Amino acid sequence: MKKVNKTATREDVAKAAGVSVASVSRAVNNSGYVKKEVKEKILDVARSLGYNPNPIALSLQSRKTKQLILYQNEITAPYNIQFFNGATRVAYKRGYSIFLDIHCDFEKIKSHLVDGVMFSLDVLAETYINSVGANYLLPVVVATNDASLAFARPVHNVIIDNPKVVNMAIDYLMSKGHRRIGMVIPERGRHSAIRYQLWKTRMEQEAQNFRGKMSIQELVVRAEIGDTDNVLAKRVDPPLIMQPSDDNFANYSSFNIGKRAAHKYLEGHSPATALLCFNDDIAYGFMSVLKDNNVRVPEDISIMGIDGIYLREWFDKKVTTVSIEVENLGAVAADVMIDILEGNKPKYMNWTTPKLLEGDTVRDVN
Amino acid sequence: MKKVNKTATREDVAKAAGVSVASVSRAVNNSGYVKKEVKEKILDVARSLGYNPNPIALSLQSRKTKQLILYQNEITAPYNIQFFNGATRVAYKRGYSIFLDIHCDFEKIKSHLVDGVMFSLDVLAETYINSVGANYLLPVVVATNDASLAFARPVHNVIIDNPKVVNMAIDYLMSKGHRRIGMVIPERGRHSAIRYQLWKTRMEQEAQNFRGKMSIQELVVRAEIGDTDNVLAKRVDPPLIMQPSDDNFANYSSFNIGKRAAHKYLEGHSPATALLCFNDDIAYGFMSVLKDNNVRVPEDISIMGIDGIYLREWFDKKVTTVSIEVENLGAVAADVMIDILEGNKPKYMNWTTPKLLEGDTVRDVN
DNA sequence: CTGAAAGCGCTTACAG
DNA sequence: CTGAAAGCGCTTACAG
Repeated sequence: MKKVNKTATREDVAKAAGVSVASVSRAVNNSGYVKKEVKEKILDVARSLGYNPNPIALSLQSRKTKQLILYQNEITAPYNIQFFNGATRVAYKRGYSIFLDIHCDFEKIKSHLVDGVMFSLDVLAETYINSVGANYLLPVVVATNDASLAFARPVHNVIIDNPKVVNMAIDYLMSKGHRRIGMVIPERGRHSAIRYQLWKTRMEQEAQNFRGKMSIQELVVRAEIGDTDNVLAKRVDPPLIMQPSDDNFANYSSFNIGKRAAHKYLEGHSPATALLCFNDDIAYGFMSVLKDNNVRVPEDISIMGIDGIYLREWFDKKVTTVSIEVENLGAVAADVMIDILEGNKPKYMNWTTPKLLEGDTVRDVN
Repeated sequence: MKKVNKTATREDVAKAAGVSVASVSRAVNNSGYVKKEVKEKILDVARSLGYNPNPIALSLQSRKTKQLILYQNEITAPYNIQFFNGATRVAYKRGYSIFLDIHCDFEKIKSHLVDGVMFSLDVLAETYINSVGANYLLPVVVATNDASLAFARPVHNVIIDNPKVVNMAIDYLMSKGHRRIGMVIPERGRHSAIRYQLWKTRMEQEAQNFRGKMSIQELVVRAEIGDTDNVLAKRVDPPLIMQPSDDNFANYSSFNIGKRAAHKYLEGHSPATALLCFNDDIAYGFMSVLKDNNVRVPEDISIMGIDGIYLREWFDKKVTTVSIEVENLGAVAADVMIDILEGNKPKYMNWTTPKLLEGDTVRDVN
């Protein structure tokens, strides 16, 4: 009667049931001893008062929130969506929830009610670990493109096996008879550099095998775009409604990087018969410009992507790609995170396996 | 020294600085009085101990978490992505974070550390309010398609002005000379029924105006698909990797509804010269099947969508659509939510305004 | 300007 | 089987 508009607490229940708060706890949690009839009485009273245990008080007591945060820098990127999807579903099954944070204002981590921090992109994790994360010691799990990346403090990794990814793509293209296999990459950006290097090494080697003389550089298509490593600094307060005409959107969505790369490609005279794109988004941006310019895929040029985004199914042409099974990546990351939190010591390095997905964008030139 | 691996508390700081915990509070919060030198000393000590106020304890004290939850049933739907994007950005600016929950296991709300509950879809909100939400009294904000929907308890709404949306689409098509304007809708589903009714009413009226005799039913294309109102019950534990071949994905993504509708359309002999699709996703699914069957858009049939999804920019053809500015919808919802929480009484009914976006899918038949 | 004390809502040894 | 008490980490009147 007194606290009519406040939610009932364990004390209200205790008074109404004529017992101590300790007994209410035991009854509600089904723990310890409490006489059967008393327990039922307590639960009845609790129900009639609409009693719900206060989750914040529980968290203060248990020192855990069962909540995690996932930092991602771009909500519309299919990779990010799928990563979150996989992670959140595993988390859900294990009793956790995940915040998706697209602002990456890392200082705010200190006020978030979470038990752990996840990243779907290693450069973000690095920025975090080198700033707040250096002293704020929540466990960290990161999906990384670079198994050799050393963070300032030990961090659990889920590793995209890029050597396998890139070679799988090239093997496939070669099996279809391609030899002059180019690569489409953003102008800069460290994580694209990894795939680029792998491609380059392999191409140099193939040049020897086939005793041809390929100019590696001729085979590269670089999108002219600013430093993608540093997207954070530049994405301050983008406009609310996403329009590709907005600089922030245009510059940093991979799709638009692909479009820019295509213009570059059309201006030049690439000797490639097939192009491996840094990811599927870029492949689709690239192909959309080719189409506007009456260049046919795969008749005139074969295209491959990397990632295996779910949007492949939405387009008229399914891009041939190496799937890194992004949902699985997120799922493993969540599993590792929760294992850490629950005291099962997971490995620091967790490798995932890519998988070739055929599509409509590679021509057999054998 | 003692608690070397535990994070420092206000008590550790107090001891190390030789003051009381109350003074530490005052220093850290910059509130109340504390002598300048003492304050500096305290802050120094706090810094050297790596002290961070425990956010859970703060929440227990303040009775707020500054965290919200947004329930959505499908993470890959562009509408949901954009809604979240708008909402989370407003929330961020106002100091809040948002959980994106795609499981909609509403019972779990009781263990979530949140101050309020948001929905981007009214049917979900209704399910919630009729179950846990009936007694668990966190404030609720819902984006609704139906301004007349009455919830079991008062709930704040952000309203999609569907009468305006549908008539704006039809006005546009008529301005391009179309008279036999059909509609593509899922077989069932209450929120598609709203747009369908509005379309029907208008078409009946136009039939009189033009003294023609249109058979309304001939103009409807219905996707044969189960009850989309009840997606929750059926989406138990879908497979991790999204494959359109999976039933769960295939049945409930609007894109696939559009594909099914197209097959229906191709089997029949629709007299329509233009089709208004329930949403853009359906429009794209529809068009993808038309393309496979060599039906040209807009030469053979004009297509319009509703929503204004960001993916319009990714496709070769931009669908002509009525944008409901989904990011804005989310932004308004978050603003209303936070207004409630901060004691500024927002309105219960908040209308948003649609906007026509021209594209490549409507032919001028004048 | 400063500290002791009560309180936020819960849990869990401890004593009975 | 049950209750009084201390504690989780913080805040804020209240008294000095």
